[in-house]
Amino acid sequence: MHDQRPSGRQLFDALQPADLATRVADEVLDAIGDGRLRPGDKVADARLAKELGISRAPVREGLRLLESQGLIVSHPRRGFFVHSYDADELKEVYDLRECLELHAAEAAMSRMTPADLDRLAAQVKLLHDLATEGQTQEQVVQDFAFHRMLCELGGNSRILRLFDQIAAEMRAGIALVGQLYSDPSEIARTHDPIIDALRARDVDRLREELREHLQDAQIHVVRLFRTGALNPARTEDLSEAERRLILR
Amino acid sequence: MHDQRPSGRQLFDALQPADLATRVADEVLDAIGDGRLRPGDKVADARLAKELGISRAPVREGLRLLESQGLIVSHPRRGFFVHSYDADELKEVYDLRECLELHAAEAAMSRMTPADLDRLAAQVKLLHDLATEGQTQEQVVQDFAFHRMLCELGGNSRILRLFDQIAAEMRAGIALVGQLYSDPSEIARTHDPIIDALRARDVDRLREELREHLQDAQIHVVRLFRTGALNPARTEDLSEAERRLILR
DNA sequence: TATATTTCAACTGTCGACAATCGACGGTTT
DNA sequence: AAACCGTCGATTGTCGACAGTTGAAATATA
Repeated sequence: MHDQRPSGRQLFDALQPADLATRVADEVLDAIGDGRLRPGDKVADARLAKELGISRAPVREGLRLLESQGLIVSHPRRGFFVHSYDADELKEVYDLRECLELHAAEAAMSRMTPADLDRLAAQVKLLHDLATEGQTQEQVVQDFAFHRMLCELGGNSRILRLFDQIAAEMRAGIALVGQLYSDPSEIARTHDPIIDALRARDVDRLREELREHLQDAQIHVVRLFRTGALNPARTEDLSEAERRLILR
Repeated sequence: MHDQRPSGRQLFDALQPADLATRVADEVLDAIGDGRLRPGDKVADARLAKELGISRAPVREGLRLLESQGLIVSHPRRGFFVHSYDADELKEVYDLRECLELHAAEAAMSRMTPADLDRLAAQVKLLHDLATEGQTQEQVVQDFAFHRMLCELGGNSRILRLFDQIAAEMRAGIALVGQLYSDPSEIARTHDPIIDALRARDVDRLREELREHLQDAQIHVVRLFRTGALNPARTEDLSEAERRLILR
């Protein structure tokens, strides 16, 4: 049973009086995540402010919050845009993800309890189940959840925060595609060796398997990007003016 | 003689219309870097705006830019503050730095040319020279420059950007101390094994040496932090109200 | 003297407004 | 027909203002 009486511990999280700027940032984040805003789209502060029913100041502040995360770019005197990748940059994001996750996973291995390992394994099992049920949308979500758990177990909140930022960017890309793998069970299967390595407490193998897993994912995404499915800035979708805008 | 007629090549660099927000961010960054603003300090947008001779809107936008980098924290209805570390967080920053630099250095090893290696070696030589001349301030700057070169050679601009962000935070800490090592030549010496490993193209040794080097630095900083030299939030320096502010 | 209450100036979050600038459009020239 | 140019509406960057809070000094209370 849990404690009945209020102890010295804090019982409630301080509910923070969220300022509009952060709420705007969250809102835009969601919109990017579910594809309402697509990479390359212009985000006119005046328009957004009107839609949200607030003034432009907090909207601009919210967009600035996203700017240094790399999700939004501002071209001075031209406005804010949802950041749009080229193939090289996509590679860099995946490289960074590999960097962070390998480091976190390595730390996780020495920090995690048997219960943690069970939770990770259960998560992979969930991925398998979702694959057989054909719930690909939910599978993508739970895939991210697995990798997030790994980062969390690494114990560095800073790295976890960066993972979350990158995850938001990748979700933006995935929202455009809808489905990443032709074979949904492939997602699940490629997680098994990672669990095995963790169970064996074999650092080198963990690094190797995780690296391979991530590079697999990278190849899938980059290929889709090259074929145009992930690329919002397909030349034929752009007016001449918009193209010049992106080029400068 | 140069060409007389304009050719197809570009003749002018695009002069970028720097908006005030980013300039404010740079300004605050500098102030944090050289110790004019210390961790924990309040940054009142109204005051800053008056000092800079501009209005509050771009100041707030600039601070928001720094907020998601973690350098500035905003407590709603209370204002902006220069982020102040506890020991745990300092450890996390160094852990992240290790993560990024090891990854970048590993990539750098396979990408760099002999000329790049010479430049790195020359930079370490510079560190030695500065040590004998007793130029500790400049040595810290050039120390960062060395590690930045390493990250740059890694070829991932995303990682380089993160390094720059972290570097800004660490400079903030170092500005408080003034001098990190009791023996300035120690800074220089601890770089030698890294060059050796690079020269030998030995990945494992590079990782090992670099990790040790960074953990060395971490120990120095954390120790100074614990003794209070680096800690701006020393209890005796804070009013009761300020303490409560930090605690919540 | 120490603690609780009130007062008050300073600051924050947000808004609406204005001038400067940008991209688009249409007319003009080669 | 293509390139150029100037105009126009739309949008941006910035500003000053206002109401609501906040922290701290001033005052009252024990």
